[in-house]
Amino acid sequence: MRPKTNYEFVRQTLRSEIIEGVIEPGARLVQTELAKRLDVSTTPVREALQDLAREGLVLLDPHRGAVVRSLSLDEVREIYELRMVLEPMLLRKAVSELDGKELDHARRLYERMETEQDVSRWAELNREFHHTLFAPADGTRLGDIVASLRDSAIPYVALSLAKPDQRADSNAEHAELLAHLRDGDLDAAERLTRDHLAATLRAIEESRSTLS
Amino acid sequence: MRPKTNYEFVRQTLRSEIIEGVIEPGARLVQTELAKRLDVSTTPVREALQDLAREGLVLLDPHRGAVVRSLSLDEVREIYELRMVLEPMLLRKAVSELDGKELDHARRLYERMETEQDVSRWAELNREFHHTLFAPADGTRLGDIVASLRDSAIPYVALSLAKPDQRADSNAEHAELLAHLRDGDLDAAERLTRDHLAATLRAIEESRSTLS
DNA sequence: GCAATCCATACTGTGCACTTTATAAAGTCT
DNA sequence: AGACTTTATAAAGTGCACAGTATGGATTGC
Repeated sequence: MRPKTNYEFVRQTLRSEIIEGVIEPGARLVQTELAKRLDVSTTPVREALQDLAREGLVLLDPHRGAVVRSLSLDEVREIYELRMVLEPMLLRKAVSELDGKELDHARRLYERMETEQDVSRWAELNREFHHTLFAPADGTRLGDIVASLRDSAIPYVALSLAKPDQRADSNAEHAELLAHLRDGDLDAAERLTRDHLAATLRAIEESRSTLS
Repeated sequence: MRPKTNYEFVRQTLRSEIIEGVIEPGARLVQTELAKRLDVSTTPVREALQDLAREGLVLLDPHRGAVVRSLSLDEVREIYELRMVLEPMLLRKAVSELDGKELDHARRLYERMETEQDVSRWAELNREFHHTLFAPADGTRLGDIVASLRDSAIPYVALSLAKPDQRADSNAEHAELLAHLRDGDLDAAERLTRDHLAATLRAIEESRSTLS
């Protein structure tokens, strides 16, 4: 199903292509090329790029064009530092309004993740898993900020997910998180969230230092 | 001095008009009207509106148009709750890279605020004062988030500033903050920042409940 | 070797046509 | 007759083709 405006269609398309790594960090985004490929005019493309720029996924210089933003390790660290502060807050806010249906959905996602072998499919499930838990806070400032931070970092998380045991660790933590939520133990859930993020950051740092 | 692109010009113009209250919360923003008034075509206006929408200053429904976002008390509370967490972090980050020149500038701003009687001029100085202290963190995620949160709330802070003693309190707190920074007492500065925000929020809550 | 100029590329802005939405009037059903 | 649905119309947002313009690199001349 296609969104009701073209610029929204372009935005969503580019967004997921960047997040999934189809378009790599550093790649140039030429308006006319994208317009031709997506079969729209340049105007909606331009508007989508500006939107992505404000979100931090893309770097946009006036009269010079757009490139997919590539993050330094320091920037990734900043994102995780922020998430470690904000996600526990968000969790507390969202969980109180979370009903059983959404928790069930999260549980099903978790079960699928346990058996999923394909990395990119696992990552997509992971994204949906977290989104589901935070769904009640969707329109809020905090919800938007966290979602945007998480998306910005996804291409870099991918690096650390290459190792299967990293995914296994994540799965275990997800199970634990669901258990805490079921028991209503918010403090433990908050702590786990922070630890989960810290562990992910460490994994990214390691995979980074062995590469570049 | 006019920015090098038209859409940036429109963005800055509308932004300051909204923040200063020239355009009131709830007001409709019609593309063609704005375009005629600012003597540009509708395209740059549209792009500016989308930018402001993503920033949270404006509400934009596809095919229906834009209105200046008006915040409920709950939303103002959320903004302050976030600022109370993030600004101390930002302070710590920015201050370590703050050189004497910027601190001097902040001090001069503070001195002007002490004698300034006009409310809107005082508010503008206040904005510049805080911006100066956080300037080193300008390009960072955290810096952008805090700046955007602060701007969103400005029209509502204005309510509480009507009372002169509220401004006097703020002036005193600014002096104290500068003293802490000079002494390098970051812990005290952080605490003060939080208290300052809490006090402002309380003032807003009071002025709100007596009005609506 | 350096600087000014030229040129290709791609972004920005305009005017217009198209589409959607909301309002109001006319028609239909019970 | 009243309420609901349908249809016309006006207002405003969206998208497109094309013209205008800024940027970076190549070329020319000194």
